[in-house]
Amino acid sequence: MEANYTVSIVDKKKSRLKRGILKEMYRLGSRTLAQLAKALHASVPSVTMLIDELATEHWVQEIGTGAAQYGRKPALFGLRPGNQAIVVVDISVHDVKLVVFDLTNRVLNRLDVNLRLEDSVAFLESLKGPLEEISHRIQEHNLNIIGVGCALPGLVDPRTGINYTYKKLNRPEQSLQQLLAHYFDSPVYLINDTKATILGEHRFGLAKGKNHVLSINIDWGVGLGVINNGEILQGLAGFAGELGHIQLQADGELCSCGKVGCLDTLTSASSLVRRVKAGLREGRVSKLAEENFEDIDVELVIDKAKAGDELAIDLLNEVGGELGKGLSIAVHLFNPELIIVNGVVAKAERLITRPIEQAIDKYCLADFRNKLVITVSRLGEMAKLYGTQAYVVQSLLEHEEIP
Amino acid sequence: MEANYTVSIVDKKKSRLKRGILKEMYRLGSRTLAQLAKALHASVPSVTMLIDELATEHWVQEIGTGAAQYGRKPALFGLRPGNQAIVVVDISVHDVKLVVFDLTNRVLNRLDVNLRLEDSVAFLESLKGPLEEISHRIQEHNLNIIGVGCALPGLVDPRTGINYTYKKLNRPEQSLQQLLAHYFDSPVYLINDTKATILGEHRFGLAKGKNHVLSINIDWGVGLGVINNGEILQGLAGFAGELGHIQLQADGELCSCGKVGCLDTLTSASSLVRRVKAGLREGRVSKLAEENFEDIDVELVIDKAKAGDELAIDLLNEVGGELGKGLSIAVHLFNPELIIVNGVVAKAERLITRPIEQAIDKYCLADFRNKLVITVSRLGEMAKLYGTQAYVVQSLLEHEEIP
DNA sequence: TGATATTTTTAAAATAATTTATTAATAGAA
DNA sequence: TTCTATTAATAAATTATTTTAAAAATATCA
Repeated sequence: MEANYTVSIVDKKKSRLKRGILKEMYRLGSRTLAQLAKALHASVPSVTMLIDELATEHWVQEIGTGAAQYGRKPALFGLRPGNQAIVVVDISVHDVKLVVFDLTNRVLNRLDVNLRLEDSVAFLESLKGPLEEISHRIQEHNLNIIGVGCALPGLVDPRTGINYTYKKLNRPEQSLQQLLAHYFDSPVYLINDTKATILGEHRFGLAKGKNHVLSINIDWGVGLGVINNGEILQGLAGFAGELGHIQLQADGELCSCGKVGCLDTLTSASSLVRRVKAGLREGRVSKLAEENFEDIDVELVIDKAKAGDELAIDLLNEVGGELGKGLSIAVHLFNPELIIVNGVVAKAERLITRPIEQAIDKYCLADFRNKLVITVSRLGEMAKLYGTQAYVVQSLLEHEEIP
Repeated sequence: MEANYTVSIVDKKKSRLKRGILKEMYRLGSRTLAQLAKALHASVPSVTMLIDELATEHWVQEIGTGAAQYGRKPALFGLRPGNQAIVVVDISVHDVKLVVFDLTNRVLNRLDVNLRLEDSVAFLESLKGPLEEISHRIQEHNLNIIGVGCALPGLVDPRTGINYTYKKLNRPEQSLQQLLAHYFDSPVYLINDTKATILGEHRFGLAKGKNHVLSINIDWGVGLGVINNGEILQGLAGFAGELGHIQLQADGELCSCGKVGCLDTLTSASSLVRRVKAGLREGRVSKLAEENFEDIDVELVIDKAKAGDELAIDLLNEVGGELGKGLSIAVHLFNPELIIVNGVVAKAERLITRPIEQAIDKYCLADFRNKLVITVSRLGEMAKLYGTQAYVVQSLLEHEEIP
């Protein structure tokens, strides 16, 4: 064994317990000393001492007193708002969002940028202005950044930060990860956008407390997020959950990935619009025929469907049916208790979930669908932001030492 | 907080540490005090004391001395062979095996029974004789049974022990689980056979040390086992990994599950035999034509294929191709680093793995197959037995208190 | 309104664990 | 062979943590 400990066992244990307290509070909000003691397998006096230390270090504070059916009411402790902050960078093919959160999910600052993700060095260059701006604001408000998270599409390896889909973001001279580390001088964590979304749903949305959940994101493509045993399914290199490129039609359309008949080509938001336009060209009756052909987009199609337009409803049915067929494979493989639908198409609500349900009824064995619930996200676009932040907090508390 | 602890915190910690030591030894074999101290985040004197206690309780013993490049050689401690025993009951559609293991994977006793699983009360009745026999042997050899594991096909909920496929095994008056508990007077754990197999591969086979692995069992049907992050993927009710009943052909054959075009109908061992017989009826040239038509089974087909028979090779190619197509979906969803092929068809070795590889190359995105290895199991039928035992040991050390 | 039962919190005592120091064992060098 | 450097195991000293006990707080009941 080593001649001398660089960090003593006692110190390590203390650090683990402290991080355990912070984890509990981040996940469950305000906690009593007794609750923490039970969760951490420690005694109340020990926890009291640790809480005192965390309080003097400005991590936690007393929030108030909790309920008790009898006897003395316990003091509640929770994370101190506004003190430690996380920068969340949400990069999508539509735009970029820069959001500063504290550990209680409060938005301390936010900057939305009209910048489309492309696989180019120019994109990274365009990002510098907004990064400059938000880091300026951070200085101005004297915020203490402890970590940075970035959600983005593509095959992202969370261990290395390499994006295998958008390869230009990995240049060794200046990668996206390095860029973010430079501006915020903090640990940077990259995560695939769909995985961030389901993590958000699991920690703060409809999936809270559920251990086996799927989340499907219908946008430009189709993204699947999986919660297994309460944790994101990543696979070896973070690629797990790639449902968009499984083949559903052997003689189908050519996909951007180079293969044929991928789910993506059949059920994405863009596929829905394409179907609508094709239907109109064929002369099908629809209120959408009154619109300027070029202006027809997903939102419009969904609006008309909600207003009762037959063509729009039919095509949502079609898309939902195909999607449900693909999802039923995922149901057989993951045996979830809940499926959450998100992305632009989620706004169609029951008009999209119902055909999905029907397809799952058709293609899944009964035991798999008996207790299965399908629902539309309530967090919407916030799920991804919360999830990215949760991922950073989780990673920090897992791997890094806190001061 | 509770007025008085029924079990003190100190005792709980001690129990956790002791179980931690046993876990380490079960997984990694003999260990030094320093290794254990590091793994358990405890000091060497503490571990020394715990090891002393476990030794007097007959759980562990000194095995010998380990290597050291310099200095004093460390003492090695390991699980004491022959003392604690696990009963493994392996139920398949072919036969039933009853095996008694100690914690070092030594077979202390074994009884193979020619008994076919069917969904009937009669099956449970037929099981009583062999159970009587093996429990008699256990008494005779004075073995100390600490747990029972049972691997069997079907949708098995490990939390409740209910088998949703073979429903007659769940009768509340006398379920399979109750029967086993009665004969061995120990905790009983049921697990799906394919999940047991991959657990065996992960703990003691080619998947050891790999965190993301698929195992495919080609037998009567096709079973998929998944290791994610080093643990079996179970899903909500233990049904996860059901690859056999995803639809590959919309206009395919009717499956036993009531659906159409399931993978099971295309790629199982029985499907291979059916294809061979159909080929022979069509008059295709093959050494197999010399055989008695009724005697043609999987083993024979594989033997002939290995001897170069064209028909057999072609059809193995066909089956492997279909299987690879189905597996490529699983590869996209789980992003594994290794796929292990097991079951009767695995004996065909490269004749089955090669077409699988080809299909995966065709249907998977490059990033998913770059580091992916496909191989045939080396443990063979032992994987399932080891895995079942590992599942029992793991469950006992996780949930139960040890004396 | 006061007493009682219940629960939380703090303080003191008892116990348990780590740390430091010492002794034991071993490979390689002189 | 003896010495030295290195690692392991044990013993003693020190520090942490739990346990027990006592005090503080509060809802219910008489």
